[in-house]
Amino acid sequence: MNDVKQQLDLILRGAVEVIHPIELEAKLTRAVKENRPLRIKAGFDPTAPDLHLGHTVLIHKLKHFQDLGHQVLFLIGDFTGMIGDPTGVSETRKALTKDQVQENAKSYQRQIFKILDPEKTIIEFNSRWMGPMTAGGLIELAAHYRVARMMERDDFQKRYHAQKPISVHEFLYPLVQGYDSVAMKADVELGGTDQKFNLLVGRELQRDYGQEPQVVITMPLLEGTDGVKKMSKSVGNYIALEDKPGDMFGKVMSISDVLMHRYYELLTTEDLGRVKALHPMEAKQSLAELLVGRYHGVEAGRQARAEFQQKFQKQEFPDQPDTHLILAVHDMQERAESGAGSIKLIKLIAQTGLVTSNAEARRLIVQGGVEVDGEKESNPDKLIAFDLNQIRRLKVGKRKFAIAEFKAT
RNA sequence: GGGCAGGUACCCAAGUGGCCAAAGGGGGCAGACUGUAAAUCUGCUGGCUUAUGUCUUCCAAGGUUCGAAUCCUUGCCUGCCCA
Repeated sequence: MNDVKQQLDLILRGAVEVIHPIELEAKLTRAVKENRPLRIKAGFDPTAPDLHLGHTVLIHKLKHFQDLGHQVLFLIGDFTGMIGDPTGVSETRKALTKDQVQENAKSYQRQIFKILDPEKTIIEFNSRWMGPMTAGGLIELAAHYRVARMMERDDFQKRYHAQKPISVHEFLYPLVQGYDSVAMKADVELGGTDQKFNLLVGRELQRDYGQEPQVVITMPLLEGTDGVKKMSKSVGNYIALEDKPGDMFGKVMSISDVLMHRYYELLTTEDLGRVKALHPMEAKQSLAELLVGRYHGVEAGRQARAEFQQKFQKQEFPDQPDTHLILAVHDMQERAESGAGSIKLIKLIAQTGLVTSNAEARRLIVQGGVEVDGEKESNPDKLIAFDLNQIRRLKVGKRKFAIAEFKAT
């Protein structure tokens, strides 16, 4: 295990706040002396099946601890997931069913090991201790905390004053999360800055239960692709770890330059001064390649970059279009003796499945968002002729491509 | 338990008998401009064989009416006040 000073350097990088640094140092010192790794906890709500880049800020911090030889406890909040974290939301979250939670938890496990070492990670579910807890136990737990303290929370207070609903069970969320720290005997808990309240409840409960309180480390929240709101599944401004390489690359490229630097800061260890010196577009492509490479392999990252350049910078048709549509004889509105046929453009576009309705196809065409073999075509009723076995290349909107092929069977 | 105010499209929100597929804003999509950016400007934003046509929408179910998002009844949901 490295010496304490070195450890602190890595641990503090990117962190917003440590409560309290002195305690952290003491714990680290003791860990080195007794050769006993610290227990590092971070919890995740299995509210949706996809982990996104926002989560990786924390997971990378876990990885740092792991690299330093500490024990990582990855907590999947399957029990709390049924409550729904009230943090930062302006209304009550929908509770998940048991099945949904299980399903999501599985996919979480698959994804985190793209970053963490499975050999050195303990995965826990808080249903393990919360499930068997009796109503009596829950009442006892609830007795450890005050309503006024609960209402100090910004989000509860806001909702209260805005006359929005707050359900009683939402008070249980911080309590249960705090109790998880007791059950897991956590030495350190990581969380986003928005988790500060919940993390601190853990400290107080541990103290109440006769344990040494955990050190709390908060990490910044990563803004989503819109550059304003925090990256979140419910807002939809996220880049998922399991996004396809091309999608991931494209999403990264669509962020603003300002946001790009933020991503560099929080998601990589690149030297920020060096990045600023690059042409923004170069820098952004490098970032995108790096991230795709991390989650899909280096080669996939390279490919995504090449494809992106082909598709958008050189405006060429991609090797791998989104759809390969096979047209049959009965798809054709008109047929010639020769076997050739023709189909209305609107029908053709609708058939690619890249739009949700004929009306959307029509809109897109009229607004000039459709190209046939590289030519913009804005008349939805135009008949597009196909010879037998002819292939036509369609561009549908900004970033969707399809190949249509006429095959008589 | 009582009183009051609400529930409108992805979100916020206007509309209180026909001119309502429903104002406005946000979001989304597209076009122009660019570095596929961002910002900005413009257009579109329920479905259907695009039709001054038709079908399904304004919490739910019934009802009144030639006609209901709008009126009535019941139910469900939310907030506030009183107890």
